[in-house]
Amino acid sequence: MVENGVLMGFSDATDAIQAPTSVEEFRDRLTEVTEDLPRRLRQCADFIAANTDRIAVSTVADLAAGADVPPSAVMRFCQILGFSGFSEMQRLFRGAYAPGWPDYSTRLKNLKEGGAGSPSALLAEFIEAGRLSLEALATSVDEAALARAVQILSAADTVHIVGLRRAFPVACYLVYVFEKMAVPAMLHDGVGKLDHRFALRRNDALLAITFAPYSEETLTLAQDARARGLSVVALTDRLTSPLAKSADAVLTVPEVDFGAFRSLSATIAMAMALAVAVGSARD
Amino acid sequence: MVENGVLMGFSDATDAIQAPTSVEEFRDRLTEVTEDLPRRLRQCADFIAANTDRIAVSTVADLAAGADVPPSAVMRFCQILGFSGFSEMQRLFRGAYAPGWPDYSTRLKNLKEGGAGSPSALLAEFIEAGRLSLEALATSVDEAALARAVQILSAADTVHIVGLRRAFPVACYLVYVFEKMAVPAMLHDGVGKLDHRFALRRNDALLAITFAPYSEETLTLAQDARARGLSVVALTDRLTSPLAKSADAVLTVPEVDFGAFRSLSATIAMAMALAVAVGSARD
DNA sequence: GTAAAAATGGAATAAATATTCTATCAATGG
DNA sequence: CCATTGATAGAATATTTATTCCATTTTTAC
Repeated sequence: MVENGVLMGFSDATDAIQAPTSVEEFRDRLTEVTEDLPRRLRQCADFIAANTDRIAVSTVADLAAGADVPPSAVMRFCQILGFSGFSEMQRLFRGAYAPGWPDYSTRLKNLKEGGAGSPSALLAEFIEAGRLSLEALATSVDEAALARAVQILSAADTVHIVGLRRAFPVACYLVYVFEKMAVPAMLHDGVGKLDHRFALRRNDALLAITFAPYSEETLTLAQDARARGLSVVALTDRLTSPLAKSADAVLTVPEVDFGAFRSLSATIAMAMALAVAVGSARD
Repeated sequence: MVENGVLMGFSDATDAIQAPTSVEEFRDRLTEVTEDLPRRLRQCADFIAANTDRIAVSTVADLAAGADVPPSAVMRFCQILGFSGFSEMQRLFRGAYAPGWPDYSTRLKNLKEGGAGSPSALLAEFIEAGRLSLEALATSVDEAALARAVQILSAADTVHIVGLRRAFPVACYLVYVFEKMAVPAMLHDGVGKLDHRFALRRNDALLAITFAPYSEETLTLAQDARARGLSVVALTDRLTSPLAKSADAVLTVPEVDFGAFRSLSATIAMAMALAVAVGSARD
């Protein structure tokens, strides 16, 4: 398979002198080629980048369906990468098809083997913490409180959201999602120590988020809102949280900490459900 | 394995009441059946026992050649095991290999369009999405890239962090964690459209976070940093992400994602692991 | 706005692969 | 040694799968 272009004197000068011979080369070529690719071919590239490992066991039709393109697009894509066709590309991956494909728990074990402080081991711990949190949430959710919270926020003119320190990411994300769903939402983030207290208006509602150790500003704002007659929804860690005192609906999320840090998985799942439910209820 | 042929009145008495449905079952049946098998079929059994993992990526002809038997022998062998043919057997192994990602996004999309259901049903979906993301992360993490990322960020004077829109929560949380661990970190959040570009100094590093559709500002900042000679770590959704181009280490997180709704569980797990690893490496 | 070029989808075709069938061969029991 | 049963190989067929081609659509450049 020696292709000595010079001696053979290529008639058509198409730069088709390509062909990844290893999975690494393939990945490189993929990233290299992806960005200036027309729409359909790009879909192929993206899907394939995300599912490289399935190439070995899929048919053209499978991949096409996954990438949501016609089979011929996949075909063209293979050729752009330098292969003669799909079969040749597949051959590469079938050859490299490594035995031993650990499932989740084995894989997790492997990650931890890198040593107690290793990045992989840490990652394994956080993954585990997140999973446990989600599972705990699934079994502990108070459906009545959730329904009430949705009802309150759906009825509000503007939804105010407050969450500081480690609750801040959740607050941000909520605002982002509300915005996407065209729900009027306002974030009380304390930038520049500006106080937005007077933005709380009669028919609004406040969604307050805080976990132990509870941040003073959040508690204060919640009390304030309560005093002005707004409804308050609390997203917190326990029913005995000081935030619960000034809330009309209390949602608790059981988050498993690893080390000093909290996974937030459960909290975000809850926040998303809340936001989407509110968003569609308001339509 | 009760074969009560008499009572049930089989028309033809072939005991075809079999069909492994998992790899384990398959192995059991294999050992169970192997010993009293005629010569050629036994060759098949032996070869397949030794190369079970290749079934998913082989053709009948391949296996036949490997076992040194004609294709029809392999065929008969499959049927003896209870499959209708080779294809059915292969399906078992191909299925077992692919870590089911059963177009979850369409499922959620339907849920969203179809009246949203009850809030708790929504919550269940988000919990499930988070769990899947975490599991996928465990099985797909590139340990080498993670190690490189940790190395880069540990060596930096100041860690700059950028992430906008839905990546913003992650960026915030990272800054929070870094702060707690006394790692000098700076968030480029675009508040007041202030440009912090010149805060990027020679021995700093940038951690850039963005997901499709990639935010222009983040990409630009990453390129800028690169051009100034800083090391860049990318936290993104695919290897073909435009961010990958200007990064020295690329971390990808497989997250169920559509429109505004992304569980973020896997992303946060990865971010946390990164932050804590860097924090302890710097001591 | 128009012409040229590139990209696309789908049907038509080619190739590969699986599966069945049958004549032949080997073993078993009388 | 023959008859019967079971096993086998390889050719014939059916099915699936890859690949090409071309008529349309979309984009690009002027």
